[in-house]
Amino acid sequence: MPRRPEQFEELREKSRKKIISAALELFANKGYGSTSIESIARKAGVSKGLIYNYYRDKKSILMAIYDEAMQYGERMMAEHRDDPDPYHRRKVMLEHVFDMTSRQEKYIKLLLILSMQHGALKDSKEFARKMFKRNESFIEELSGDLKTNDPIEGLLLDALIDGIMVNYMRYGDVYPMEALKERIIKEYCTPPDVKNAGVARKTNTTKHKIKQR
Amino acid sequence: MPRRPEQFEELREKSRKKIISAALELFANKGYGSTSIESIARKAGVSKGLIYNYYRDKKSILMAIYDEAMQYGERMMAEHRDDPDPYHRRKVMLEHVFDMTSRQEKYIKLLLILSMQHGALKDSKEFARKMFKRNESFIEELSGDLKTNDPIEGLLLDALIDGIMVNYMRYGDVYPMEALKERIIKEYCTPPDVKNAGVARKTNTTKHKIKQR
Amino acid sequence: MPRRPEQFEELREKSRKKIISAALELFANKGYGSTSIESIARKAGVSKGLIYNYYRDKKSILMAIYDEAMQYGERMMAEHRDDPDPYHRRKVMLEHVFDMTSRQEKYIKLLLILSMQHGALKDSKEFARKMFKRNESFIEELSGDLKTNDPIEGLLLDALIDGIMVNYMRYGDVYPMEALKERIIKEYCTPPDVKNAGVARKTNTTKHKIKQR
Amino acid sequence: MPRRPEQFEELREKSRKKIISAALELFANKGYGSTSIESIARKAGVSKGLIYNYYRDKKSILMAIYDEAMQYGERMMAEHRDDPDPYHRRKVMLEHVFDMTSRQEKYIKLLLILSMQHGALKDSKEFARKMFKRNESFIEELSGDLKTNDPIEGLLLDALIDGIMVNYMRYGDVYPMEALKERIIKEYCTPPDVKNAGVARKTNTTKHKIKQR
DNA sequence: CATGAATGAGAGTTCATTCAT
DNA sequence: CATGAATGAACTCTCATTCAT
Repeated sequence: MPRRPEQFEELREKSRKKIISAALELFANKGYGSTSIESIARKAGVSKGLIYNYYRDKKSILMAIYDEAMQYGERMMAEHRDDPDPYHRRKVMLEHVFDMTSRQEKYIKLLLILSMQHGALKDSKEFARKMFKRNESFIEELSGDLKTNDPIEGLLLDALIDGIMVNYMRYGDVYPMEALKERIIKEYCTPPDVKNAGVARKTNTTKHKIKQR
Repeated sequence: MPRRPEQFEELREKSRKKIISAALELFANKGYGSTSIESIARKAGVSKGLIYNYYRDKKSILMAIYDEAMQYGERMMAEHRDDPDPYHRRKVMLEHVFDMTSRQEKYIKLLLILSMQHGALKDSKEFARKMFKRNESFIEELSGDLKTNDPIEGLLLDALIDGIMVNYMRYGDVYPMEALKERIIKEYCTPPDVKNAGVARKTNTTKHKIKQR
Repeated sequence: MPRRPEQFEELREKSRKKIISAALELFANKGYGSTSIESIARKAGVSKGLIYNYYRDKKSILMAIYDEAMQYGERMMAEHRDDPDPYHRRKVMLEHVFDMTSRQEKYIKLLLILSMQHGALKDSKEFARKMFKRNESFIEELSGDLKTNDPIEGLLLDALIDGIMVNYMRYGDVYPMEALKERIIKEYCTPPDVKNAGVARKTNTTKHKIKQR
Repeated sequence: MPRRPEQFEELREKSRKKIISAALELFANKGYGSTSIESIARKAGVSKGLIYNYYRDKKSILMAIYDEAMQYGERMMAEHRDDPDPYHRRKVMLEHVFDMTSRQEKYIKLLLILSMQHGALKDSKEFARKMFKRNESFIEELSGDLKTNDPIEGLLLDALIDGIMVNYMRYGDVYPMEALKERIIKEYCTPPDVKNAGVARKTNTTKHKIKQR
């Protein structure tokens, strides 16, 4: 008596998840090239052979992880895209990003590394291009229609996020990411007029209109 | 006609350099596990066998690279340690760091990755500990005896540097690192009293005394 | 609504045929060792599991094919065994053999190959012995009680048939097997007294200018 | 002290020969797909890894064997191409071919099989085309400028040769190839005028009562 | 009876490492 | 000191076979 298609699909989905999850952790922590299929299978609790029922080869596992991460990021950005207040959007996005950094640590770590290693993948050119566009649109989303849109400031904020991620990956929970998050949100998500009501801060940053690229 | 010992030593040094340089590039761009001894030999223009005249095994090459980088960093920090003016020291150190980022791109990239990948190396615990201490003393050097030593601000500056490095590794020379450097130096290397002569900035940063670790 | 036993049997027979037919084609064209159960199932349009309902293992499929072919050959020879005129028997057998060569191309190809590859099968000794006896009795049937029984001539005719089969397997329908068949029948199926009564042998062969390919 | 290039080449050639020779025997007797690299290495007396110093993959070993065989055949045909007497050329070529059949049994067997198995190789179309042309030029060489060039007769002779080869591969030295060779040469390598001058054709064939096995 | 997910032994292939020269 | 042929363990991947449903 054959299983019904849904049953098969269910089984498949469960195995797939186990594999992806195991591979993600190993790729992120030991690197793609230093991770063996054997070790993925062991950690996933499945047989070596089963992995090849789901992914053509080792590279495809990495690609599947990458795709999932991209979809995740896309959903996240779509969620906030319609927020009309750019400072509020920034705030919520930053909160989201820092949350994700600790909750999806493995994905973030893997992507951070891959984004620097052109040549780790065969079709790395295409890969790099996609990463690049993704990041650009993230910055746009983050700083796009602020009243004072200073491109350097946008890049600084972006770099700051990456840097905090890097440090979190290095040091784990002993790194005071929460404190940094709060400081950053205070610093970067207050409209200038509100600040100016207190003390002017913007003044010395806005006059440097350094052209970017 | 036997060579003089110095000539021998010279030759040895040259081969060693070629090997390290080739390995560095490959490790940085493709990852340690995805780099073969064969490919290192090919890129270095030496035979596979020769590599084993200089390094016990593949791991030792990585360690040698790591040691060189550490020594380099140590020399850099020693150079500025005695600067009595903390703001000037910061400025010079930042300049130095950004210079190094482009001139020693491969080293930086490799260290960035390794610093996140606990488990890439066998004795990764020891490795992580050293990296950690190194970074702490870097932050200390960078922000140590500023008049207003805000630990969060120190971490932010440190993260910013890491983040800019990450982005430079991603995008290469199209990334406007110079502009960012200038902005950061302006922002972070001016004593508060000079700034206060203009407008107060410190006020809203010093009240967050978030304890760090 | 339980099926009647005959219906069951019918279904079984149909599946079996599909499997044998798919396996035959693949074994013949790609070789036993280069054919996967998966590919047999795909070509037969059944599931991998089903194959094991009918055949214990991969080898058994080959054996089943072999048995079918042998039975087929046995039937063929039995059909002609009682023909009292050896030249007529020869003629009809040759016609039958050439017909079979094109109609059962796959069987013939597989047997041709297996007959040369001692060691392809586990119990190849036994296999070879059977093939050998089969061929001997074929030759006996073909040339047995001719008036002038020249063993060399018998072997030549046998080799000729094999050779034509080989060439047909190579070149397919562009190979002029029909023309060769006719020539052979004319040449080999005429009693010597009839020939001698007529003309010198060469004459009747040169007038057939059958175009080749 | 590095080896001299000739020394390396010598070593390489020796290993290559061992590998090819082992692979040839196994491919011929068990089939390509049923032969493992492991078994080739064992028979050749080298390590599995070494094989990949010489051949990119398993397929390449087969191709190298094929190329060698083709070159061998080419040399053979070149040797006789300039013989002005077509009957003499035929005779010498046939002698050569039968000699080769026993001395290069493995090559012949492998090629016989491959020539029928389109689909055994990836680029089998190209492969088949080459085989085809080779055979055509062989037939041309064999029967080209006979006085009475009957294409059917050329194909018959060609098929006869293939068929004898097939039978030799099946039965080995018990197969009376020598006797068949002599008969064929007598039959096919005498100019028609010489024959006609003599006696009826049948007579000289029946006196060879060569016992068979 | 029929399915395809799952297994694991073993296949093909790579690669760090050794060593004779 | 320098070479690359050689090794074998470990790797990626395939496949005959099993089995729950």
